[in-house]
Amino acid sequence: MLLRMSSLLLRTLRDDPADAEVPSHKLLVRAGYVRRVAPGIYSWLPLGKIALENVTRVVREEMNRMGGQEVLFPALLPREYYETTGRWTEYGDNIFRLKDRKGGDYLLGPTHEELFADMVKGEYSSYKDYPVTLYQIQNKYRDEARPRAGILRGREFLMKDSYSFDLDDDGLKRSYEQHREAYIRTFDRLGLNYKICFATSGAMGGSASEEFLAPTPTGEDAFVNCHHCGYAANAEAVVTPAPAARPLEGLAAQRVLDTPDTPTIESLVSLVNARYGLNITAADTLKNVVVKVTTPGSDKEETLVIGVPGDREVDFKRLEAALAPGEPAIFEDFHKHPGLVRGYIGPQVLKDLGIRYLVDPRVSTGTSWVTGANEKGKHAVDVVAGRDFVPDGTIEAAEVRAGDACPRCGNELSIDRGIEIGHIFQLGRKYADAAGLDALGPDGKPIRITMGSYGIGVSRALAVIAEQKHDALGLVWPREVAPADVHIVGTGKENQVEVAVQLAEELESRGLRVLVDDRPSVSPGVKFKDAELLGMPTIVVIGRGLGQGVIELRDRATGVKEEIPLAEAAERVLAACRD
RNA sequence: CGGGGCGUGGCGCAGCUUGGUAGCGCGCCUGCUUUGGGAGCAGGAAGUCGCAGGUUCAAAUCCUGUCGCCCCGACCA
Repeated sequence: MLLRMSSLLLRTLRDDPADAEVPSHKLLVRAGYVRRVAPGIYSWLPLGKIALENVTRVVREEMNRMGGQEVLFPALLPREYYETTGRWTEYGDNIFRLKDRKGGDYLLGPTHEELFADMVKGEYSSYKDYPVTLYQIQNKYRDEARPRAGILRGREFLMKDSYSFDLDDDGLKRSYEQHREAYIRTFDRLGLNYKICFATSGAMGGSASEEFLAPTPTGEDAFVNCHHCGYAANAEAVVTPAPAARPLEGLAAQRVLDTPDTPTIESLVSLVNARYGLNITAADTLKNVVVKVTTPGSDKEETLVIGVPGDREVDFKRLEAALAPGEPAIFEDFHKHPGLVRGYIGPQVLKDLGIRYLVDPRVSTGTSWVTGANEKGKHAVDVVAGRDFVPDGTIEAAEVRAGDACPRCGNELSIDRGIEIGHIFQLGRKYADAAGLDALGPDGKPIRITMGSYGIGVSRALAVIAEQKHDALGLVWPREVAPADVHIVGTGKENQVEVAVQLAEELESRGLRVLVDDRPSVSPGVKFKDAELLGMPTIVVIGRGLGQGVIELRDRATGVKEEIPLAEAAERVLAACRD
């Protein structure tokens, strides 16, 4: 491939676009890779299209290597497919809906689970056909409330999604592992820096689930990261290490204290310390939060109390993940439960009230707490877990903070930011159930198929590479992604451009992808700036040294420059590009 | 949905307070000069000032309405 800048549709911009905030957005626009068409919707110019194609190629090669078969579904879909799983309504405002001339409802696919399940159901019916993995690389459409950050989070984006279909749980595990390996290979080849994070599968009903997160300062997902052992997880998936149970013997007996006007933890701590000479902190108190839990598809409603150390808030997302598929809501009906005294709730009476009590794992047997005495203006101290109350279980609902102990190695965790570029999870039988996807088993009985679901944000991955691989001068593409291996700059008033083109043609004939700056009468400064902005990994300058038979070879990433004889140019460039 | 901001040649912006010839930089075109770090000089093309209504002799500028966009937050596979 040989691209000539004299005819390439490319205009670089000297200034950052006004609407861009993050580096990838600024650089991809400035370097002429993409142009905005509408909020969250972008066109790809020739260089951008080639780079995107390169990312796509890597993803495709690795999917094929693991045995995936590529298919292509329409982006424009009839409503029926999304009705069987209830997602026509569940997806809400996030889907683009439209009508055809007859008034029929259509949507632009935000994801294609239904179509995959349906395709397999339509073609396969015997256990002998399984397992199978299908994938597609297709534009997805989501009418995001607020698209932002350019290509990173658009309303139209290119995604690879794949699904595995297995006869049993062991098969699903194997398919999942294969995807995991394929994703590692893919992201390694793309030169991405990423972490594999434990995730929760939430209401989707699956079991194992991991996210591939690329750490960037501008990332929109916070995740928990252990810099010591490499553990990484979503806040929702973090497991709190529980202290070992301690013996109950010899612990001070429970006492009730007058604590007027102490509805908050802060007011309680300062009053208790001042009036009773204690020396407690918020972490010594036990905060009890009442929630109402409903389960979709059932009219049952449970009142539940959650106990967490008083220095921590309840993280609602963690709570939701822990209770899924139950859906928690803030409890307001104190008038219906006279036993629950707002601001002074203690766990001592919950058993008698018939209310389930779940605690943070830190509230282990033998720990002693300051907590409500279930009477306005009174709190109890030395309330011991396992003696004065017995929780019905533990729950991961307390917020996770930087500095908490790593569940794997015990060192301090930090909270980092990242962008999700891939997600793998064991979906289970939800969609197979909805689609009635069975295989006929050897005994003549149907086997319900179990599915895995796996995604890679392809256009997003490209933007994340830009986000992670750039410097003050411009983009710095890894070779797999770069639109060309080498960018040859010809500058000077003799025959430099001519020589540049000759070298470009030779290198192309020997298999390199070449971009040559053959623009006449463009000043050297402009050509250098453009070469740095555009970000090809290797840059060759044919300029003032040409009279002495010398040209310059530069490495974009390291900035290292080297003078080499023109006679050796082709060999040296080839060598540099094959490192 | 809440908060903040912005709509003026392809891009980035000034002008609006105090109404009166639409301006600057980049880019683009022509010519000459220049050629190792976003060149110089000269000439030139290009804008219904988001849209609609109003006030006025006169509106980019004032008033009313409306549409759109960006940023922060809420939300979100």
